[in-house]
Amino acid sequence: MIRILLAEDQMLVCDALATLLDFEDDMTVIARASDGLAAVREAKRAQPDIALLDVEMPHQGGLDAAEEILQSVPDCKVILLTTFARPGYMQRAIQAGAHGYLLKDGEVEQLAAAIRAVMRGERIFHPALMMAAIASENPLSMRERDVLRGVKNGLTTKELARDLSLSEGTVRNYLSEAISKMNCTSRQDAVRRAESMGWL
Amino acid sequence: MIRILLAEDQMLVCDALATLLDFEDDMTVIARASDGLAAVREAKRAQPDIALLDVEMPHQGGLDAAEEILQSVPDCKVILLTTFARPGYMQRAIQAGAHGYLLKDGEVEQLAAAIRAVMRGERIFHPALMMAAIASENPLSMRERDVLRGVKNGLTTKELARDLSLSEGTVRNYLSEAISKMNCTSRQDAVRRAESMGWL
DNA sequence: CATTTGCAATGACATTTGTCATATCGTGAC
DNA sequence: GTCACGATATGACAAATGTCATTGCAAATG
Repeated sequence: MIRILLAEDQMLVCDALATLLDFEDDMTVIARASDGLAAVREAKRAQPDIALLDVEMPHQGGLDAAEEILQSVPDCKVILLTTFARPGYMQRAIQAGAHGYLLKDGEVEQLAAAIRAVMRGERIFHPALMMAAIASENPLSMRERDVLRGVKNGLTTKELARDLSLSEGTVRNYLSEAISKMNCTSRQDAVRRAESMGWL
Repeated sequence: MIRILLAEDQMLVCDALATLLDFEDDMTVIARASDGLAAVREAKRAQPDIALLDVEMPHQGGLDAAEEILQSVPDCKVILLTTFARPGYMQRAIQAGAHGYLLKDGEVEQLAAAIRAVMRGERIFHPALMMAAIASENPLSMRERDVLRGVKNGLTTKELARDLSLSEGTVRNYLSEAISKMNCTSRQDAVRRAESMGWL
């Protein structure tokens, strides 16, 4: 019997998924969590075979929780589940050692099959995202990411210059480079694009 | 037997919810859709008692689909389901004549109970959102919404001025007013805030 | 009828943004 | 050792943004 920890912040979706997984002859949901912190705690307590983690959760997201679970519950295999096809997130998931990364637009049978495959020792990652992740190496330099992060946090060019000990012209130049690399026309658009690619 | 149309773009969530609803003795999911357009089409074809519509769907969202279904399938009662607690969206749902507006962070029993209550003729809206909707009247004028929509669609001040047959100064002034009303410091922030409040 | 208020509309002006040319440094290739 | 390249860093300048003062109009209020 495959023992599953399910982490999903939307109760309705959590209930529904748990019910479906319990339907499978060889699976049972033994623990649930509604955020990353709780997921890590439950993983340690219940020692599940599989941790099925939503990526977008409050307090601590699925990616961070995955990293911690893989560290502290070595026999637990981690599968991430998400709405968004973000190659950068999947890249991070792979680098953290996750065993699977699936999108919610798949069918239940696919989820069950993926869980079984992971139990057999396979790693299941969305093929298209695999290619996208390889194709889309993060083009941003460290400083470009620094300034984009500042913009994301609502800082002005002046404030960024102060925080990073740079001149305003330098900050503007990094932002301009980042805007160009993201194929955008404003710093806010560049932030969103970088985030959606998982580069920030 | 309550006949339900379920519209949800994530297949996994759709499958899971349909299974749970089919579990109820008095309910059956007779049709499914993965976007607003398909939801309207399926509502016309299958004539369900209840249309359960996710708000965030591609092509046409649940709110727009709700309006159309209420127009063209008068015996069908519409319940909207969403992740985001946006008073403005619920306001629109009420104004369109929807019979319910629920959040996905509720439990399955609550959903089933809401469906039964709506069948009995009740209207089920999230109490806290009701208060928030009343408290947060949309402060934006028509023109302010016009210019914010333009910004959301990526238009520059010049392009907006042309599209709306206004001068650039006028467009900037409306944007400035909107930014101020949203308590923001940039037009992009104002767009996001207005959207998150359901005012756009 | 006069006044007030909110909306629609405009342009002047200060500030911010984004582009561009430029310089320095470290690293890798030849 | 020289050269090319990418990253880091800077300031000048044109364009865009946001604020502000202002005007006109319609509707509501006294």
